Amino acid sequence: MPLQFNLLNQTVAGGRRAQLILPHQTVETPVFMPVGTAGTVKAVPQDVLENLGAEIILGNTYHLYLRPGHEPIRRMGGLHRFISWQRAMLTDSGGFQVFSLSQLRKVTDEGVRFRSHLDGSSHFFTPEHSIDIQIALGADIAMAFDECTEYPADRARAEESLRLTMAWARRSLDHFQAHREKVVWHKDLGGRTQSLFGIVQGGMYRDLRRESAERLVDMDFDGYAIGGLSVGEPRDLTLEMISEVLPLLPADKPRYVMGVGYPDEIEQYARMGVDMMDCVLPTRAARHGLLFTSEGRLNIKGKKYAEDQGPADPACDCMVCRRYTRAYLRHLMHAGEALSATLNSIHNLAYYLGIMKRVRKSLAPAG
RNA sequence: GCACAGGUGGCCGAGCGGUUAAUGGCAGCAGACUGUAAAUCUGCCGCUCCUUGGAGCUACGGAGGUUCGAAUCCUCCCCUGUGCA
Repeated sequence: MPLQFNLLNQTVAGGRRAQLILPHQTVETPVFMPVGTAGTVKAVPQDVLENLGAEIILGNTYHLYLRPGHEPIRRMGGLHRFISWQRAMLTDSGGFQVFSLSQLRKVTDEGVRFRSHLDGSSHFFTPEHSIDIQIALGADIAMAFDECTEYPADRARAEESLRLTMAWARRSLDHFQAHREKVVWHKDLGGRTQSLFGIVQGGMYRDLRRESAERLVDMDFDGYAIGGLSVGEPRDLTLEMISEVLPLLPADKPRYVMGVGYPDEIEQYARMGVDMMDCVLPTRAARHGLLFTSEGRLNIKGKKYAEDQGPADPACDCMVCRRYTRAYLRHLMHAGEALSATLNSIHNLAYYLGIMKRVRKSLAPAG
């Protein structure tokens, strides 16, 4: 049995509270998933992630395939075991790299030829190949191989991109169903199996988004993601596309908006009925000195914090805010100390996870 | 004391007659970051004015000199490094 999605409550606005039962972890949704592309949520150790309450994190097919390689990881018992993470994981398919590595790739119907960003070597990714790698990695949830449509994309381009993503979704699903039993997990997980999500594309065209959602639902995935958002488009368009697609997705399966967002965005989308979100923003911004706080953005590099004895966020009770001053965090940043990335990331993740915790509470069944 | 090599904007370091307020790098200041090619990237960075664009002032150890014009050439002085005494 793949995942189980137990709906606990739903509001008139569409927001919903559920339990997502995955092989390695029961995840309380709506959930924010920290991104750990290369087998690590950058700068944050696994035990700290656990203490922060992270129940599911991401990994990336493309990066782990290049280094250390999916076969070595499979031989070592899968990604969970390799990185020592007992809770849930989701692997992205490499679809986003089709977008972000635009200078280093060539797309055909068959698949994508990538030049490795590490050494320039050439690699060919197909939906089947992405699925094989994801099965080898063995995350709780795998993603269909898609093409993340760039913004702006004219209608012809969006249609062509969608055609490709839909064909790849079919091939991803067929291949996944034929090989899913090959997944290697180092312990019995109650007979639960890996799940596969389809990804809605369609650029910024409502009808293409609709078509994409309907076709994916017909294919019957374990869950559905909305991709191709937050790629440079204005916020109201992002919202419009999500609003268009959500009602078309089955109520009894998880809905995942990929790659969002700012603190206020994830709260907004969660209240609309999005169950899962992931974003590099809290961790990347942290490494660059941007802290998200209850008082708004705080650029800890600022000279004005040089002797500030207060915590990063007065309203935060995370392990960083309880112990360290802004002056110290600024010093670490300026000194280029590795601890800077760690402490900043911990705070930002605590802030993001805290938002979702609060939203879940407000979406919980009365009484 | 002699011989070389040097003294450039907060630091390091290019430039070696005019397009040089002076390449770069670092430091500093500000900003960006949305399924991670990101501990990255962008802008500013002598001083004072006005509106973009500019105007003025001060600057390449010091003092003189050559020249229409000098960070760049010459003289003397000061200082630093290395070698020989």
